[in-house]
Amino acid sequence: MPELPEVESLRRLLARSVIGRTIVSAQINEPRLRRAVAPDFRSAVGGRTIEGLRRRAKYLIVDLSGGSSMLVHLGMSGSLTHRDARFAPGQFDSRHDHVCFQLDDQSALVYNDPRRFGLLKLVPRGELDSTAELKAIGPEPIGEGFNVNYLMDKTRGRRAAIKTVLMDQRVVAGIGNIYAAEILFRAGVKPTRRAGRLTRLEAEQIVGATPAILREAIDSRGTTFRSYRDSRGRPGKFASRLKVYGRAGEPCYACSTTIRNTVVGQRASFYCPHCQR
DNA sequence: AAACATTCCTGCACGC
DNA sequence: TGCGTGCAGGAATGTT
Repeated sequence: MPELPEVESLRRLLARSVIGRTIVSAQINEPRLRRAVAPDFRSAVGGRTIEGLRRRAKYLIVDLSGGSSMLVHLGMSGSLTHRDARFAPGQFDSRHDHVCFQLDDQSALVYNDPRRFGLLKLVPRGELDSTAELKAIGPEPIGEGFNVNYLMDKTRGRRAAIKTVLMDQRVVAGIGNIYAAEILFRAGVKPTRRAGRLTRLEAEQIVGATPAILREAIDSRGTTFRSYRDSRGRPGKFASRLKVYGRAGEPCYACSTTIRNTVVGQRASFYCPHCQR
């Protein structure tokens, strides 16, 4: 699931229900994620109050009392769901509910991740920006840092495909395979275009399309392409608004040309050969 | 049964 | 030669 819009949707939803709640206890059923959950994780979060929720790139940051923050990454298949007291017991997924946080109102925050590519890590709040996961992340795409001059600067001399560059977290934060495809369609730029050969006008189109697409996706609570669910277990609605992703063989909504799927940087890449140049 | 929403690592090629 | 950078490829893994 999880690119920037999904994580941002998750942050907003959880903010309503878990800020101010205290973690009574944490239960780790399976520590082997992308990297193993630290041995002291359980004791370090126990008794802490959730003071705030932030997002950086595709990471959810859970600020805890006592000065530490929990970095959460959902990998390919992760989800964090808030389960109501009355449903919590019966909803246990013994196979993939890897970490379970019991909150002080009898509800539970559950980290579920079938493929276990995700990450759960505690970091002293002051060290967040310099921690391995975040230190090299580029500017947020919704914000002034991601502008035309910046994109032109970052792409000059690069012969990688523009789509690959857009998905490079060091260039810009939070864009993955689905939204890169949608952004490039909106911008009218082929995913295979060499980044270094972007014209200024094309860079403007991309920089303009990026926050637009991401905002629309956030407003729809993200995309459920396969199995993503939000913090209340609901699918996102943006899937029905995808213009190219997953639509190979179907007609372009703008010009009826058949949408193609080609491999760019080892990732499936959908585009309209007529609308995108 | 091939494909897959993410990140991280290795190794090669190239240029200074 | 040595070093840094860019880029391709592959691995991690379970589900549909």
